[in-house]
Amino acid sequence: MPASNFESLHTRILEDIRSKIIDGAWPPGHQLDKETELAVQYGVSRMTMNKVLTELAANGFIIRRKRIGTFVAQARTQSAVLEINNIAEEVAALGRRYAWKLSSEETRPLCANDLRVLGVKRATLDDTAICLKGLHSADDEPFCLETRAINLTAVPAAATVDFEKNVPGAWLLSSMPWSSVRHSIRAINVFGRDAHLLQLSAGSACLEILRKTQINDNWITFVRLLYPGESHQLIAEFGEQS
Amino acid sequence: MPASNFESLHTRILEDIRSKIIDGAWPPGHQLDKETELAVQYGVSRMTMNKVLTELAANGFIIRRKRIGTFVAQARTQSAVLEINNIAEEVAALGRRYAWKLSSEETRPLCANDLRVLGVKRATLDDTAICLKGLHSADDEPFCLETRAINLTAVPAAATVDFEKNVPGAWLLSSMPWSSVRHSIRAINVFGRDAHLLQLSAGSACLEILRKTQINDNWITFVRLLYPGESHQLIAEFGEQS
DNA sequence: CCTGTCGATATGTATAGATAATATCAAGAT
DNA sequence: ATCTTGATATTATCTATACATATCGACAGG
Repeated sequence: MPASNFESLHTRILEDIRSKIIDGAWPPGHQLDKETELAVQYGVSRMTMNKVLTELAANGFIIRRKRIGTFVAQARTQSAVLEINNIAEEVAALGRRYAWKLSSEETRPLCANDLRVLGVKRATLDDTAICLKGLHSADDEPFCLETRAINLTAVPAAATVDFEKNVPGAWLLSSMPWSSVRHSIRAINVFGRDAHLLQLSAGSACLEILRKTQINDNWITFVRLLYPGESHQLIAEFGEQS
Repeated sequence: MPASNFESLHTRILEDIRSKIIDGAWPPGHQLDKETELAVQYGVSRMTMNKVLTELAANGFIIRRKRIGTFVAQARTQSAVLEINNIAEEVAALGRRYAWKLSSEETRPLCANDLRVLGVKRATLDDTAICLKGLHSADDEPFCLETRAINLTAVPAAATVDFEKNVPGAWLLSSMPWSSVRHSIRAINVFGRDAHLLQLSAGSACLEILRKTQINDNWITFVRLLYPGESHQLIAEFGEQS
């Protein structure tokens, strides 16, 4: 291995092995030489080799078993990483002009209809919430319709925010700590007010993303994002090098 | 840290720090003590502490800068991992009876219409391909309509396979090495033959997943999976411990 | 005021060595 | 034939140490 010193040793070795797997040179089931031998072959210490193999195992490329050895894994599940971004950034990345327009805002407890639309089983119904609806647009075209509830008990600061000027998602992201998030994605036909706000004809297909955000068993916010179906895609790549 | 010896040191420390971040005890921007101090606090060597912090940084929870220190990151992008499984397993996981029915099969070069349906810019048009269409069902209900092209030049073995009995995706997965995959997901309205095969009325919303699989610049297979929109969801979780 | 140099400091990478955990294999006991 | 047990090979984890590298701050020179 000629040392082009742009990357660290373990990064280069990792890429080398990964490419052997992805290019098919080492098919699933292929047994790798053992850690100590690989270390000698690559001219590094066992710890460095271990770091490489541990990371490959964590990413699912190989399976390691004590006493048996290390094998290339079967590519069983196509796990794909979706980056669900801040919508303003998403629009900006497409080189389009972003705008947010609030269309309704109420402060009240969640009702059964809210839970249905937002895909939530049960929330603490006593919690007072801010219920919003608004449109994200790109170059004045509807881009995404947002329906959101924010838990005022958990996020009291939200009461003082002007959501005509502050995009709710961005405000929450910047003012809240890390949280656990659950997404579900499906396709639906839109009708009525939703279709009208998105300037779509009734029955058009839309991509619906429901997001549930919570911290420590307290719900923070529920969102429903509706994207005009034909025009919006989620992209996920997997297995690429570099 | 009392040593409940179920997990390794670095795993326990990692979970400890991760929970501090996800529970909000350490908000974004919070500066962690320096590596050497944390090592002393947890009673481990600096290398072990480094392993923990390196992994947290790789997962985007913290940001590390030489001479400056280590900080809790802003939760900027909600990256979510989608596991796009083998459909038979997916159906089985729902406790339903799986079946596959091939509805058409042809061997011929790809035409412009194929490329449009499968969302492909250009393939090597000289390649002869097997073009399939078939239905995955769960308890005799349509579950997913698959339209697929397999590159016979890259996968000559496919010519001898009986795709009435062998589900194409599962066969490819088991007989091919690792590969790079690109997914795109959107919502569409279905009509015509697709709607008919899925037993949906014209115009119903469907989730469309396009998948492009290649090895080393050679395309292996293009697939289009159509799921009845209302009934199927992709789920992605993030930030959960354990 | 700008610019370069240098030291201090925190992280980044790599090594050698040691010990522990564990799955398999084979020999021996029942 | 089957179970038990111990030896062994391999990975898993942890430590102590060393040097590399990026960056900040201070100070000096123009």
